[in-house]
Amino acid sequence: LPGSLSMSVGVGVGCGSSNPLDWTGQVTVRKKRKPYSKFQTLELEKEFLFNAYVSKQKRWELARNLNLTERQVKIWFQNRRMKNKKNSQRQAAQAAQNNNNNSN
Amino acid sequence: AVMILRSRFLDARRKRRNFTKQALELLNEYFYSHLANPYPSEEVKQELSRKCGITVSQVSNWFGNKRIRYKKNIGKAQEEANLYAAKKAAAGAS
DNA sequence: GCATGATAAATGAC
DNA sequence: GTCATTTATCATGC
Repeated sequence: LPGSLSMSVGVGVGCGSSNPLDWTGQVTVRKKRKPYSKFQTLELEKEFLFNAYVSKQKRWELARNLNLTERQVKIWFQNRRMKNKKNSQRQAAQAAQNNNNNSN
Repeated sequence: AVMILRSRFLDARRKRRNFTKQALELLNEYFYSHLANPYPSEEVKQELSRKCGITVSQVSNWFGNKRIRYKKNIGKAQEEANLYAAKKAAAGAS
């Protein structure tokens, strides 16, 4: 269960009361999710068409031109690749179901 | 220029359909009977997806939304928790 | 009008 | 690098 063990100590949450949940003890200070602008997304998508993996040089340029950090650009491509994979799996599953419907 | 139109066509996956009562019953039953650790394994997810008639991703989405939204309601009513707790107790007392 | 399912940023485990 | 998550936001159902 990755990405969930970033807590320190059980804070607040009635730990001694009737509420029996311990997986809610996290006090992680996470940066608030901030949707990117249309321009930023378009430029990133445009580059993703050329290659799903961006070089360090290209990442630096994108970060500068789009007013993003290199870390944000890196993570965007990671999430974009996951999105691509999910869509491929969905299409594959859809095609498989269509084959079943046709053969039956 | 492509992105704007995609949100109306290819991205129509966002056409949300509510799950059936039976599916929600199974999902909630598992969630509230594993409140200490509501993280179903991949095998359990597949089983739930089969029983509920939804995809594994939809099961993951449901648990993700359920965990965060349950956590946000911890100070409040949460009659749903008591409901399934009572249901579990009744099942064992028969 | 909120409830709810799905997606978009952001994190962390490995 | 992948990938299961957390969280806010989006889009729809009713």
